[in-house]
Amino acid sequence: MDEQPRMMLSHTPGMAAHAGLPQHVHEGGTAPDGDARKQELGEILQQIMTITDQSLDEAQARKHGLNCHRMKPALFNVLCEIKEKTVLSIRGAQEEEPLDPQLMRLDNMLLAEGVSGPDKGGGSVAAAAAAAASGGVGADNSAEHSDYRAKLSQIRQIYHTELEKYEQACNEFTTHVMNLLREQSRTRPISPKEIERMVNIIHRKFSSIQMQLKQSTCEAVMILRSRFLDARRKRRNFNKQATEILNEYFYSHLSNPYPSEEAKEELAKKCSITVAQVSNWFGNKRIRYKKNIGKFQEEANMYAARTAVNAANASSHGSQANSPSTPNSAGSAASFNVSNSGDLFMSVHALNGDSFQGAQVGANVQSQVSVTANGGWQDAPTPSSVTSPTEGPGSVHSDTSN
DNA sequence: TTACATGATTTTAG
DNA sequence: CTAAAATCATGTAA
Repeated sequence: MDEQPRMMLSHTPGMAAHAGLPQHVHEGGTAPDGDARKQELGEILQQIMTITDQSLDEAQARKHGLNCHRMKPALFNVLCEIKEKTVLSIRGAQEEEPLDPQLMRLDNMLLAEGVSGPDKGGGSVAAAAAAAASGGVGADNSAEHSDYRAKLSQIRQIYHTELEKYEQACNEFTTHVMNLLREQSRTRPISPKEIERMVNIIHRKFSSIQMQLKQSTCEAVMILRSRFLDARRKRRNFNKQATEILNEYFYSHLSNPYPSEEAKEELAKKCSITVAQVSNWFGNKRIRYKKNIGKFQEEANMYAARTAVNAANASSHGSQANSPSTPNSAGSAASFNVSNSGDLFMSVHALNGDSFQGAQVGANVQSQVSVTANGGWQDAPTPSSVTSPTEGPGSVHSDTSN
């Protein structure tokens, strides 16, 4: 700031000749007249230079005097012009703002998280809908959600308050500077263009502060979000009944445990969980069953027997109560294979009309195990590889463990 | 506290 | 996209 006057003044001598202001000084003919004008000009400049040294009243008076001088507008224009050519052209090149991509990123994120968007709607509503859709067990879920929403709205409130404060401060400061510059532009060569430039600089400064605010807000949201996600990851076991239903379906469709979309929906409904959870459950069940069939045999027997009993009861109302013997069918997979359940499985699957054991009816249970273990369900259910040579029952736990 | 069970998520393959 | 496989992170029984 303080170098502008220097530059201005240092150009002053050339200016007179250059800018045509006092042209008549030379044309005017008589030297005394020209000398007088020169002197007058020098006086004016001297006054400008010393104006800051004056006391306020004195300066005010001189300012007034200067303002009223007939040469003032022309001189002012010249000063502005010179200044424009020298000072401003230097920094004129680096004016353009790069439109910071990071700022845009932050803005987008804040908008997406519903912090800077419309007041209370958008994401919250969608999230609420999702929460509501995620099963009847809404209590826990919605509690977490409302917690999240409360925290989010807290962040949003802080954000808006701060933003408003910044905005206000920026406006105040801008107005102040503008007034100051306008005021000074009466005595200093300050063009409107320069004022505008100054305002831009101020705005940029403030928006960089705002960016910091946005950044920290984003961080806060991210932290909150990750916490919420972690919370959401908190596992809650399904209730007993749901597990029963799922297991029942799984073991009664053991040959092809891939419930259709409709079946999943139905199961989801019955178990009060989401379809996605049903899918998760079946995904986990399939892989874990396949990985260690032995471990699941007992469970398989139990559900198979239950299904059989149910089917029997349904078909012949005779309440057979045929001593299911299932709960303790076999202590281990090995004993299971050779002991009782072969028949049980056959009968059960036969009752269910399941295609699985088509090729297995003739084979023993052991082969069934090996087929299932090797093949998996997806591609090759054909038990042509029933061979299972020399494979004792012990080979069942060919698990690679976890 | 540990080991295992289990729902959910991420990675990988088709 | 779906499903398998791997992995995570918690719930729970011992």
